Amino acid sequence: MGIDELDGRIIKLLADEPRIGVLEASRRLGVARGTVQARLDRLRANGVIRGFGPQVDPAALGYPVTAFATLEIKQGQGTDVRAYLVGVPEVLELHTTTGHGDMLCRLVARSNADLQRVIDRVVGFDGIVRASTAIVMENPVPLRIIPLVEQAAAEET
Amino acid sequence: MGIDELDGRIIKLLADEPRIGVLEASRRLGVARGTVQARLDRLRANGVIRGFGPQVDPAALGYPVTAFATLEIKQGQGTDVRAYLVGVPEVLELHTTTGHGDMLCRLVARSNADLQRVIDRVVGFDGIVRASTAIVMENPVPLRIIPLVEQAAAEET
DNA sequence: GGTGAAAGGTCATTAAG
DNA sequence: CTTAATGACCTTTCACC
Repeated sequence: MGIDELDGRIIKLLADEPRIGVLEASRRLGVARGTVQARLDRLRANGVIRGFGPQVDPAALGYPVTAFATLEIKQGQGTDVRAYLVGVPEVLELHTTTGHGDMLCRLVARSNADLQRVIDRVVGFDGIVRASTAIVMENPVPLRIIPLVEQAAAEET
Repeated sequence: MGIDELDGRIIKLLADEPRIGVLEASRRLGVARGTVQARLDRLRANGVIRGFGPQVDPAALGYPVTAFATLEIKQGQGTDVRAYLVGVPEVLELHTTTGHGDMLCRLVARSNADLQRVIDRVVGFDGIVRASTAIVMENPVPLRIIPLVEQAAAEET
């Protein structure tokens, strides 16, 4: 189920230079083109690679403020809350969690002032009792996966 | 600085079917091929589209457990903590935040038991006073950007 | 709009588990 | 025996000028 060392190198190469094709990748890796193609097909089939969609930066869209909100939910309202938050564009991500928190969501906003509007819109829903928000100041480690890929590849015998 | 409606449609189309090229995209959108190409170049230049790297699923790599840890940092140890956490592959993301929390990080692990090991490794660092962890149970809204793109595109005149 | 190149597929051969 | 890698060939499609 895991990935081997060659899979890891393919993923790393594609992450570094997404524009290169299968042929160029095979050249750089020193393997046959068909091999790279077969590996990629397998990685997609296994769900390891979900796709190659565009990575959009919310800040460049005009939403430079990011925050994480911990939501406390009324008993039995979880389903309604999810359905509601799906409809809020500024909610980029939503998780249900253990702990008192119940839910954790990632928000973006146009400014700190605008964040208040977003939070009001989130908390305004009936099923949400209260929200505790942490505004992101810096992002020393942006969402990454390569180190984990390397570890997973190395652990495969 | 924002994006217009056509930009939005281009991004949406590429998100839905990343494999299609510029030519096929222009056909579907009913615009000239050069237009799509120019728009894409501009979106990349503006930083709206950061790239087309592979989206890797940690679960498929053997790390199905996700957690968010709020870290409390010793005064003046922030820089050291960042440098340390960068070296931990299971740390997928790290933010410094407002509030008592100081830092928020996203972790993955091979199992709930393995999560303990990861947390120990994180908290084991000297500059970290303590960690409060929320384990993710469900993910009703996986990281998404399209609704925000649509809103940003609609708001542009 | 034309052209060189690459993607994607199939095949037979070879190697390794 | 099964799985994977390889190099060859072919057709369609795209990117670039």
